[in-house]
Amino acid sequence: MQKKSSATIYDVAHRVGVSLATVSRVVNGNNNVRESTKRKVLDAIEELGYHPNAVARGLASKKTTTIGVVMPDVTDMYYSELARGIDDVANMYHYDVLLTNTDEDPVRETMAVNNLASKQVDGIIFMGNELEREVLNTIAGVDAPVVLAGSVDGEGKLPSVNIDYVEAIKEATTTVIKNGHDRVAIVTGPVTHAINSLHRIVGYKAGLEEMQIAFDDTLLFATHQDYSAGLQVAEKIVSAGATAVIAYDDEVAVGIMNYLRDNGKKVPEDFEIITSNDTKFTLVTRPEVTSIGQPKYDIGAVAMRMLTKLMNNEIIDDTQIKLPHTLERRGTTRN
Amino acid sequence: MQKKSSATIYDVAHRVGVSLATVSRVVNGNNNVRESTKRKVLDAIEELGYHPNAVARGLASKKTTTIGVVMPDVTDMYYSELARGIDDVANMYHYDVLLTNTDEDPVRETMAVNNLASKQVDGIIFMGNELEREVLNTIAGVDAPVVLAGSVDGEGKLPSVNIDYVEAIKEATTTVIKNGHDRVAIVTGPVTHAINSLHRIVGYKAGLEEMQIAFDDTLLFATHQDYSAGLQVAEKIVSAGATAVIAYDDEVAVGIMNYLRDNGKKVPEDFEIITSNDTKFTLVTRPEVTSIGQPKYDIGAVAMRMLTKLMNNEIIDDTQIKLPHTLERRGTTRN
DNA sequence: CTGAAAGCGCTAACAT
DNA sequence: ATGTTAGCGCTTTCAG
Repeated sequence: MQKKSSATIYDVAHRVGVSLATVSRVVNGNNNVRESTKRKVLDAIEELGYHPNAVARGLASKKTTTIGVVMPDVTDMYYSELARGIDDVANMYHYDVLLTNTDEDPVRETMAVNNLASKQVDGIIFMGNELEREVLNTIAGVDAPVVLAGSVDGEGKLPSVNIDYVEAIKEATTTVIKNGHDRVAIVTGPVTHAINSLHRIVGYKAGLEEMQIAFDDTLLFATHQDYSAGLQVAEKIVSAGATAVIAYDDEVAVGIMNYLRDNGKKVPEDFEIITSNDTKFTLVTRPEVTSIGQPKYDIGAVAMRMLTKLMNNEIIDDTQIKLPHTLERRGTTRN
Repeated sequence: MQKKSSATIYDVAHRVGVSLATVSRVVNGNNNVRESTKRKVLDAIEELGYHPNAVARGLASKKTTTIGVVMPDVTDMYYSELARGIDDVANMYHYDVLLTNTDEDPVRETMAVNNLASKQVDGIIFMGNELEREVLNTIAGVDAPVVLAGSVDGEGKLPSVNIDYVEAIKEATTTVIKNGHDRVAIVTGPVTHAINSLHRIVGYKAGLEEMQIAFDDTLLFATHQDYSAGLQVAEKIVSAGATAVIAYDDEVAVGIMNYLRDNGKKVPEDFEIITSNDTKFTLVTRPEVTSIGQPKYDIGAVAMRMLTKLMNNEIIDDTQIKLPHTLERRGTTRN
């Protein structure tokens, strides 16, 4: 299997006895080529094993057919499912995906965006809720459309695809209250993130208000986004006298549940739990975890679809898309 | 925030009154530039907001500082953890990652490899155990180094990073046999994949032989790689009279466990389970699942490190790397 | 230490 | 329907 330094467009043009332009035309499906010469060109391409050089093409056409995806962490189920939705529709439209993990570090986020820009990506999908001023600025300065997926910016200006977090959390909150709980805790990420302060906590308060329960900030908890964080925060939640919790992350929720059960509490009899992301984690435990249902794959897919339109300069009626959510009632709530 | 069509190297050269070559030198850290002119160039770059165009650079230098990663599915925990290891060391060496999901479809795998080649990636990390003749051929024909991560080809010729599957499965098998089981089932993927026929099943048989238990092919099962497959195969495993199982995938293992427990069997008292990938799924269930411990992140990281050497034409002593594995004894085995 | 010049492989007017 | 001609923005000898 020899690694032949591949043929160029010049080689095939030369072989057939036509110009570069003609070869370029058949390669790009331009119909202004006589059928017979098209055949000859195709044959030559076959024989020479010619494969167009996408880099050269990108330089000449100023389109790379590559998009960038910036995300917190591929190993996070929630984001990886969005990524899969993105990737599938990207391929559908013949885009490749340049992937970057940031761990939600603003420094790495800005570096990632700048780097993608220098690689001349045609567009960017951004995931992550840090979105500091600096990140927003560099996004604004990039000469390629950007859409947020499963993420919100404080100002709500960037094109984005999400669910209605306020409404979803409100429903979760009222659900456990209706099940008889009056001390329901909520655990989110840092309140410095818009998605927590401006959406989740707002929804939580709205739920309390609707059920006429007074807000108590000792029932507010902020954690990292992993299993051990759940294990750790659980004790504090219990100490605060809560008998139900709304969690923003499934690993955290499962951590809380396992802590409770390992410490003799019965779920859902003694304590109810609703989580937010409906990943596989919620199905694998016993009991299965009640969760807000998010169309994760679709959020990614719709975001990518929107990006294709933006890259194509199409007019878009609504750039702030909210996809429908559900409440998947399972074993960690009584109803 | 205006989308200024960015400055080129020509603009900064012109502004400073030097040649393109000089600007190129300072941008690329070539020391053959007088300190004073270097300063001037840097200032101009700053003022003009110049960012090198990586596409143009790629065309001229024939290096894109981009590698391709071909994987079955980002949402699969096992592979996404490898991907994270890959991405981290890729960034360390200033490579970007072009990611493609294949669902282990050979057609998509060959397309992915060809596509990456046309994008002129400097190297490729390939994950997935299908590796049909056709895929192998196109890999061989690509003008860029390729290394397998967490995957084996039948011939064992390609550079790769794995654990010793034979040994790992053998240990798992003898472990449950020592715990008193003489009918232990094994569930793998399709036997048409080398990793199953040439590694896992071989290890299983070696374990049986060591413990002087006769091989019984009614105890061999092949499934898809997901939770519901585990739920489904569990019944058959029980019918076959097995009292222990070695599973190749954590979701499958958890599916088996949940089926058993939902049907009144006690794990590990009545039935023992050992799984293979040690993903988060094994920690989240009750009981936690005993698993072969794989250094997943490291497999990805080491594969990527090896790829950097290959891309750099460095000599590599051993291209068939086997990283150490462990047995993480948890709640689904008695010992 | 710096510049000139020739591409890298392809696309995209503009002609014909 | 096909060819000519400029580049795209940068790297890289080769001179000096």
